[in-house]
Amino acid sequence: MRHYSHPSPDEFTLERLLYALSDPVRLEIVRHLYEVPEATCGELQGDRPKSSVSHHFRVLRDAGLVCTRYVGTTHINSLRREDLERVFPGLLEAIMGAYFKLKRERPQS
Amino acid sequence: MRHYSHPSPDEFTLERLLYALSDPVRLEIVRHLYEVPEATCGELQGDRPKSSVSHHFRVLRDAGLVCTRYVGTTHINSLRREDLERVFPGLLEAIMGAYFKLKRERPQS
DNA sequence: TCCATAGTTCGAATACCATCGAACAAAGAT
DNA sequence: ATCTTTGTTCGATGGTATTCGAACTATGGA
Repeated sequence: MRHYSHPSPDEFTLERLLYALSDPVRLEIVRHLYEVPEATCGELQGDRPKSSVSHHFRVLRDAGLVCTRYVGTTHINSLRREDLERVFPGLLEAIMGAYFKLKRERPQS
Repeated sequence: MRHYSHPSPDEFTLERLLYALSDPVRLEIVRHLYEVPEATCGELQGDRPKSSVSHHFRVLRDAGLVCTRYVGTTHINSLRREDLERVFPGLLEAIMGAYFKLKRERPQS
């Protein structure tokens, strides 16, 4: 449990980032983190088992999207906005913009 | 072989698009189509077997990224730029921009 | 008509991914 | 010390992707 591996920006790849965001659960996690500065895993859990959520967070961390730090027993997650912006300028904003737009236009799905 | 199924813009999903572009082969195909108006499957084949390339094109078509039409015995592909821009404004440009940027900054990979 | 070209479809093998329960680890509270 | 909370790791399962060869289709040319 000790330390997470957070890749350095020069290890980011576009493919890995796009793959990480191609899953609805992870996209929704990132959407949430896009709107609040940080959140624990539990807040983003929905009704899924913890092991599933933990898996998705690992994928997001490995892609460089999310940074996790320890505070007591909870793990606090936030987007790596600056690193992402430096490596992929405008990309996160474009993806989230598209996500919000579709959410508005297709409420039921 | 008759007709392809090209989804209509209101069937596009962000997840499917991101997934389609999370594969290096498909990302490179789209990069190529981003720089030329259109190309046949053969031009984008590399040294892969035809059935593999055909599979990747199907994924790209299903995601709404690529449109294929018949001309004689060849199938000509192009990006669905306008449809994509309407559904996901700025997204394709941001992704391709990131792709070109990394290509410049990391020539060997 | 027969052959070559361009690409699709099928089937099988392999590999990968998501999901879940169960066991585990670390920190805080009692 | 023990118990609770939070989340990770492990192992198994089921589903889905990728890859390839082989058979097929449609068109154009000799």
